[in-house]
Amino acid sequence: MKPRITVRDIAKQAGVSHATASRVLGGYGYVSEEKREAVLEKARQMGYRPHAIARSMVHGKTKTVGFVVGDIENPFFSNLVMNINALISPQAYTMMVYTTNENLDEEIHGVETLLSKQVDGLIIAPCSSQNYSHIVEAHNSGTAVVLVDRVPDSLNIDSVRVDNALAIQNAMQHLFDLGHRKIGFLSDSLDIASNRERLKGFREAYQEQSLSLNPELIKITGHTVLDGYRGSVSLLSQSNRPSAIITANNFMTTGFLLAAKDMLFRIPEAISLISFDELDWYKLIDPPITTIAQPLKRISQEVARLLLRRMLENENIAQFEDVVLKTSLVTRKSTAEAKQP
Amino acid sequence: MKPRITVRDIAKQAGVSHATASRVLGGYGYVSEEKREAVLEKARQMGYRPHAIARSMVHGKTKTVGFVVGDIENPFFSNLVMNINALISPQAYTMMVYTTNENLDEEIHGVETLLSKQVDGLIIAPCSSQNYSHIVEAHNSGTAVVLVDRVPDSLNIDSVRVDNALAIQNAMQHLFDLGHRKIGFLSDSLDIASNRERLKGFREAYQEQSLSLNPELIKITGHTVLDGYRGSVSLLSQSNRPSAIITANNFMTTGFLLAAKDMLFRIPEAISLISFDELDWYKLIDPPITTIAQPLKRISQEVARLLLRRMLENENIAQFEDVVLKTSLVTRKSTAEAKQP
DNA sequence: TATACTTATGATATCGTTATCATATATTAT
DNA sequence: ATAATATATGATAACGATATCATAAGTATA
Repeated sequence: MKPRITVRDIAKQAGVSHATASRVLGGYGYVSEEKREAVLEKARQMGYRPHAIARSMVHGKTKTVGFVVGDIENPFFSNLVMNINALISPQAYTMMVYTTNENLDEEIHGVETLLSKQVDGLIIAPCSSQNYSHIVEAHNSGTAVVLVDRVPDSLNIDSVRVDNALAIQNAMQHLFDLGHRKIGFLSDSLDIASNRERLKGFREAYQEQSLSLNPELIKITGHTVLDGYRGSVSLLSQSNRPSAIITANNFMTTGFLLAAKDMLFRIPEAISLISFDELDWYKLIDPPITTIAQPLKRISQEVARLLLRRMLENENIAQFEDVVLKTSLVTRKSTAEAKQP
Repeated sequence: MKPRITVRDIAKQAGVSHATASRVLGGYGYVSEEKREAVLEKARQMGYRPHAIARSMVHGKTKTVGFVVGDIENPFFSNLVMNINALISPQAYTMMVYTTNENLDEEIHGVETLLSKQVDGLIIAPCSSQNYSHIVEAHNSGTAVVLVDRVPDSLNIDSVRVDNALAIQNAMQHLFDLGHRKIGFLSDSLDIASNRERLKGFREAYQEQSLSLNPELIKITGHTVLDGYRGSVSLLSQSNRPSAIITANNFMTTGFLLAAKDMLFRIPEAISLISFDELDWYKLIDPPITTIAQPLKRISQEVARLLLRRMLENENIAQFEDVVLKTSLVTRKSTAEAKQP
């Protein structure tokens, strides 16, 4: 509708060269007070809005960071988006969120799209720990890359995560202490690095107790709440069902709770539950859920720190950091003593 | 690290002009099969990645839409982000999410930033129904603008919302039918257009019943769960407290549930509850919550439709649409007959 | 054979900025 | 007074792509 107002338009109206107008608007170089005011006045009058794209062309920075994430509806990730945003926006960065539905092709496409849009930084929670050449490529391109939550092995790239194996081991110890010997594990895809680590902790905890692990106690499913529901139904339908279960994330937890409700399994009487991730409503439901809480604020802080240091500092930082944070077990009422058989 | 590969680099290596190389890469004009292959081969070899910013300079489109939203952690909004994303990404659009913390200054800054980044479209859930000159400006600039959830009056801009007043009236009718006469209303800021409409429905329902409304039954608070908690405590502490309450959104609901739990008010025995917004876990808690469900899929579809028609069609569309959708009342166990006094 | 297309290609302008260069005047130091 | 510096300004060249224009050769039509 309205034609775009450029620096040249303002310069013309103010009777100066566009170089001078640009000096005023950009606040650099020498400009006489008289012309400065003339330009500023015209810019205001004509409703000048700087053209960030054109600026990016010149100095090669877009002041934009991309966030490639499996599912923005997962409160864990929307919390990250919120918190990281709050930490980078004071530095004038805007965030582009690319949702992949936990699908590798979409993730690859997302990274490619964001790189082509010249983001200054890229935060990725990769959906695969096998296929990560696109991530390496992004890193090699000179873009600041930080991995979060899910960190494939042997990838020398800045990353932030929690000690997943230890988190599960602690949860398992809690269950063992309550007398549980048949503990189930409900998780989505093992392509996801954090799930691998969580399962590893699960296995190791069994080994430490010198207990043999029935493979049927491990249920791997899709990533939605509905998948979690189906996995839970299948777990709970077994004749040899577990007396306690650990869910690998909050979607699995919701799925499990829905299934337990439908199948009339009371928690913790019929089955104990520990959930990875901590949500507001976990303390609202009956029983309140025992959870493995991640340090959400800290994770965001570390991601922002690692990202900003590469985006803002001109020298290349050779050394990468793999930040591993501790979780905490919040014991509520969803875990109880195992009934003696 | 790696130097950026440009069309000119490829052209040089392939022994053609950059115009020809651009024709090949852009897939337009006439190019001999021989040179086409040479260029394609070099592009692959050298790892060419198109420079979307430079492209945008030329044809004035960024294939990016901005979403300005109060709080991405609110599941209602993260669902919109997810669904709208799914509908625009097939048309090669990427989304920039700008979170404002329900703060007008941040919203203005967000709109300004996104316009300066030349987004092709802008989705806004404005946090104020008074101060919207930045929205008008965005619209006048020629950018496709769609308002969602919150639509200030007398703004001739495409918008999608639900019939908020009717939604509340239906909920109120349900409570009146159960014998409730003192119904409370818990909401965040009335600057938010949808809250105004919801309160309007609340007031009208009282009038229709020829009941006088005690102003203390209306509690307006901040927008976080904690604010909702505090508002609820204050509501429940009154000697003349309501026998039923309607919460204006899911954050208020969570706050109310936490307060009711802490203050040992049983639902629905001590107080009935109807919540605006429908979440997974509302059917999981005890009691399952009666809710006003919004047609989330439909809202996203309409937003995407309105946005795409303006972004894709070259002719200017003069006529704007204000899409108003219906909600549905999902009755569960959080509402019960009022005790006779 | 002359005329009109179609095919193929490279030069060059353009998008809106910023930044460098060259030049000119004013001011200060010697 | 002369040289050296500070101030002020406009022309011009980038940034990386696309698109137009001009030109030239090949092919088909009359």
